[in-house]
Amino acid sequence: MPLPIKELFNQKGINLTYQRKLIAETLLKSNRHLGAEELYQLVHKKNPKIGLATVYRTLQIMKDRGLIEKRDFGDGCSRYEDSKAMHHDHLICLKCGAVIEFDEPTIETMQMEVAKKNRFKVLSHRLELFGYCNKCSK
Amino acid sequence: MPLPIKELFNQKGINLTYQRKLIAETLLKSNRHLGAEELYQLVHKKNPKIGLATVYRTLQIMKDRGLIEKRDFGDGCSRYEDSKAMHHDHLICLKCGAVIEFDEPTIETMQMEVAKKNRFKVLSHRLELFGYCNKCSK
DNA sequence: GCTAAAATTGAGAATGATTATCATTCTTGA
DNA sequence: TCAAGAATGATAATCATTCTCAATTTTAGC
Repeated sequence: MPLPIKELFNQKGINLTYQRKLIAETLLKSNRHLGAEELYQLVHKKNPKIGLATVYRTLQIMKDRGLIEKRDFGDGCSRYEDSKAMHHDHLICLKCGAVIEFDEPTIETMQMEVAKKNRFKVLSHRLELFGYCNKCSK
Repeated sequence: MPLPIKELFNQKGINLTYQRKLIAETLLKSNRHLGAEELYQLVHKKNPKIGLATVYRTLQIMKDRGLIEKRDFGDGCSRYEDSKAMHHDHLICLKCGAVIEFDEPTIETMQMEVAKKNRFKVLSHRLELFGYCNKCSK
């Protein structure tokens, strides 16, 4: 079990409210790449009083403080995931939409080199390979 | 001078029209990461009859046929660029918005390895490092 | 604990990029 | 040349996301 939400938010100076706790927990526990609308559906099921705007606001603030990452898989909405799971990148199938995660430390190392060369301070990155998965390439 | 638009479109089976030619030329010659609206402004200056919808349609079809790539730099609109220039990736400054291109063949190689391992056929990729550029990190 | 100030919320309106519609105009192939 | 199909432009529609604002909750100082 990682740090509880309360600690995480404290560390980042985000006030903890009932809504934010529920939203953050739902997202971080899902282990999926949830879009705002999907997340809203889940949260709304647990507490129908929570509004979509609050979901967006919470995602925004969590992103700003580096707790989560925003991704674009090309399906029209942004998706979010735990930054702690950030050591992985994605293979995205253009046919069936499957998302395969991978982790290649060598690539990370190369990225650091590139950044250094350009005197650039990297805060986060995003690597996506688009194509056809095994099934779909047949 | 690379292949003329006419050839490119022929190869990909895209009918060449006056509008498409102008749009494609403007984008490919710009060497920038143009958004649809920006591109429309440029094209519209040359021929005020061309509509925004046609710009979007042309970008869509060029993307579908692999002539250009769609990017999201997090500023609210998609940007497009020549696929032929695809051997580079991006460093994006979160403060000033500067976009630095880089090219790291080792990373490309690693990507191919990862793809192979996952039996994945890569058609394109996208690598973006977000952070602060030299100026802004001071 | 109590209270005013500040922060947060929910509902719905507003925004803005992108798509769809549809009548009109161009292209293409026979 | 001519009909059939494709492309265009203007505008309406869509849809994710953000903004507004009154009401509610939380926080900080006492």
